[in-house]
Amino acid sequence: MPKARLTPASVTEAAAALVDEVGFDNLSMGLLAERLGIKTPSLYKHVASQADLAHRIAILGMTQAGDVLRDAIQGRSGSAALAAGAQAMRTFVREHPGRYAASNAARPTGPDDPFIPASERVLASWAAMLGGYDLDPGQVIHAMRTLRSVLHGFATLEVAGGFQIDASVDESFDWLVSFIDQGLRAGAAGGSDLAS
Amino acid sequence: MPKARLTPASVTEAAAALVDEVGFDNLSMGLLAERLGIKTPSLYKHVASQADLAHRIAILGMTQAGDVLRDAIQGRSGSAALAAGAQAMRTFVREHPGRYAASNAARPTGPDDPFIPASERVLASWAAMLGGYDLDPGQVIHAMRTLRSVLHGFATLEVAGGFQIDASVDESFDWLVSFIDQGLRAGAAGGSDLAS
DNA sequence: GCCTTAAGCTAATCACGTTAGCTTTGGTGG
DNA sequence: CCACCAAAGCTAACGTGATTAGCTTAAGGC
Repeated sequence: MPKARLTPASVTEAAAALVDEVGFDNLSMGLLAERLGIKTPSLYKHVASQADLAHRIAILGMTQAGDVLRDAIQGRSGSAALAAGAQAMRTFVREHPGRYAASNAARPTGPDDPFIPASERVLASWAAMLGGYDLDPGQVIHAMRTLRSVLHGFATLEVAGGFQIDASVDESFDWLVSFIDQGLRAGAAGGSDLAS
Repeated sequence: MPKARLTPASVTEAAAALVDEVGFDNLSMGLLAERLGIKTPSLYKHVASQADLAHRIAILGMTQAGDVLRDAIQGRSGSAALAAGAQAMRTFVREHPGRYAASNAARPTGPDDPFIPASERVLASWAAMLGGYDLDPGQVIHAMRTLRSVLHGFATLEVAGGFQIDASVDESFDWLVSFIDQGLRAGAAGGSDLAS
């Protein structure tokens, strides 16, 4: 058999780098093929379709996000872990907007989709981080969803250019993280009267 | 001139209803034309291009979101305004995921793009709502960004099916709103030591 | 040094957005 | 009441991008 210059993995890597540059919705088979020095149809020897390629990028991105997050939280706890984890995620999204977008757009294709464990690893890191706060067990799931929502929302809005430029986005992010930290340290939403 | 069965506005309405059903990225000129009982090229008598159509949907969506938000906050203040506004936005996104997605994807095309005032109306409502809390003036912008981030993130994740089903999403949303409310009432992130 | 098999290529197809140019139609001025 | 004309619709055609079919080639195992 001919030398395997390209593999599904290396094609996915190149595609991930590409979408980080040009944006996830600007991914095209022609552009990727050009990058790899081959013709468009040849890509189909390595990936089944553009949808397949997008899904592979999503898995790669989610896996890398998990790595980055784990490394950031490693050896820290409580406020420090939150701050480090949040910063790490924001950095990851800014450096890899394309694969992050791919990860968000992806849906598991089946029960044994590797995307599922990759996502779970991310969630597990967040859960471990929240363990450093003294939360009521029943509140952990809500805290986790709230945390994901803020970070995901902030990152998305920032990458999309949704914030005006007249005030520092970095400062806002620090403020946000601090806001969440204080809320979590306060034992979270114990006695509110807002529930409908 | 022939009776104007269709107008740019009515076509946009139909397109908005369509994307709410099939998803923003599944919008196609053919599908919309079929809905309207005309052939695809005829659409170009009313909108300039698919990009133009998407932008009109975005303006419509942002305008409607502004209306909904204003109505919800009307006559309330502080915690009640926050709760009502947040619920209203979540409901809007759930009922109109397509036009919400369009609004997020849209970028102003110029200084006199009607999308700009529509967005500003939304921001103004949030700002008015935050006025009910006793925040340091310099913190309002950060609080606003944080608020937008959580709500946007939550709505996005929910619509995308990002939450597992084994815990009530409604409950999580109430918890989230309550969490934010308490943080804002506490005077927000005054003395944290997390800033990098 | 053959022979299989994978990797790449060219040619062709399909779907969709878009443009060009023709046809119809209905409101309006005479 | 009628001719007119601009808007609204249609068919035909084009361009691009994804995908498939089938051919060609080259490298690794025997």
